Amino acid sequence: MATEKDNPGEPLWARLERPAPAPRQTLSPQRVATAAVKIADAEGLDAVTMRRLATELGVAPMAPYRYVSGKDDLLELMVNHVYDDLRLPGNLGWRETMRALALQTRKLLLRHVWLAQLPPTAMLSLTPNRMAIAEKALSALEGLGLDADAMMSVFRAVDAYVHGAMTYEIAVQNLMRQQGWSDGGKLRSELAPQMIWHMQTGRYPTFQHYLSTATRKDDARWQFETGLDYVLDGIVAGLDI
Amino acid sequence: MATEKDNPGEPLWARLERPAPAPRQTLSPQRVATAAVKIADAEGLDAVTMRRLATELGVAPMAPYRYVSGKDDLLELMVNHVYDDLRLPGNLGWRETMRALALQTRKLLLRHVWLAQLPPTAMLSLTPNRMAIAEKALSALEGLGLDADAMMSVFRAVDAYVHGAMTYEIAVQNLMRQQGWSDGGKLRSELAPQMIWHMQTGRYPTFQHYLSTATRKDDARWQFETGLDYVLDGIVAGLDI
DNA sequence: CCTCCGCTGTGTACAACGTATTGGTGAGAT
DNA sequence: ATCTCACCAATACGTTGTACACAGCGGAGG
Repeated sequence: MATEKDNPGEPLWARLERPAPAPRQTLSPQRVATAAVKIADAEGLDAVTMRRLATELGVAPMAPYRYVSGKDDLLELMVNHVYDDLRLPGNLGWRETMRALALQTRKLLLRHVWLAQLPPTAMLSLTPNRMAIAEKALSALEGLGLDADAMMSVFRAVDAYVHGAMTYEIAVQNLMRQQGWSDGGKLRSELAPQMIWHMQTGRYPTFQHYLSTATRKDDARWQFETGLDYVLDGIVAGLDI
Repeated sequence: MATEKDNPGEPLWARLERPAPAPRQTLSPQRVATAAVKIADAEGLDAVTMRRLATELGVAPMAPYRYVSGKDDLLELMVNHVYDDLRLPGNLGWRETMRALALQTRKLLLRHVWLAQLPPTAMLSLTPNRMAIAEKALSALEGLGLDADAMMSVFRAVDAYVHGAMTYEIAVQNLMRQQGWSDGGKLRSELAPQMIWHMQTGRYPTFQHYLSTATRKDDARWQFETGLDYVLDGIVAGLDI
């Protein structure tokens, strides 16, 4: 009866780090994670149900609980799993490293849009792969004469911008996909009954002016990089580096 | 089942046993919204279930559906309701307006921490009060010689940073509260078994250095404003305004 | 060889959720 | 006085996360 359940405080990762208990099992954290990610990628996060996951793995509904203590654990495992694909190039200056961090994160979130729908606890859980990325990014900020607080402020500013921007970008993308529109122009002109209605009230002249004269409304990448450059330029200006 | 009304000899007591006659028009979108917000503020977003809401309103479980078409609608209603408290001062320069937008949003999210846990669709839904804020913020960017795309890029950069930063800040705060620690120092030194474990691996020297030498780890406001200044400075630098 | 033990996956069960549906009741229009 | 319909009640269904007890089987000790 001395299972890991007796030590609830022990983090998931501690368990995973210990040598694999038995090479004979049909299930493994790896298999659980890949199956869950596959479901989420294909059908969205809502489709990731413990039962659905078990079905995907060809086991009984309760079987995955041997490897994850609950759904929260599962989400953390999924996050860690996909962040394994995010690799930061080394040997770059701090700015290029931060830029790469941002662009790579964007790519990852676009490949796994469900990452932007996670409950915040799972979103910023301290999984090994995420820790490794943070470590690498922080270390690129050493040797610039910054104190620890300043270094972290840089990392966090970039990270905050990226997540905020991607939450928005992905929400718009989801909205479009869910409505069956693939093209952004149609989105703006025909989509949101919401938006139409708001505009008809005539209460938002500046907004309306934007809608009718802007030319990069659909260039998500330009929008992302423009904002990112603001952040990076501001770091240069604020810290004189 | 025939009602008691069909039985003329029904004693008074029988009728009194039944739930109070209930005056008509007990519900309204306003009452629904305030009740839901009250629950979320007091017990977190998870406590906001349709049944709980109905109980709070003293009404049958399905009653609120007369005013909101489902739970998504309810969340939108809640968002709009609390954003009514966010007022942007007019007659300020663009930078002070953006700054006020950020600080006021932070205050709002700290007062209603569940705002940071909303599913993204509800988070950026186009509710009237949110539209009004966007309109006001955008109009503060007019007359600077910016085209529509640039104006929107400024607004979105600030907004993205704010939401990303607050997601993080609130997640940390939730973590602390949920563990019963009120003080940040304890948090870092004793909290997350996760963090402890990660540090014990010795794989994150830069991170560890931060933890041991930083002095503003608990100064959430400083962190927020520092990052915000990066963004604003970067806008100045990037757009030359 | 047999026997026991502990890890692994199974089966069943339950409470809580969102919400479809149907029914009764009273306020205002006719 | 009657009709009508907005309002709320009552009940029920399907799905979810997960607690709990049990079965099969591989390797250690005799």
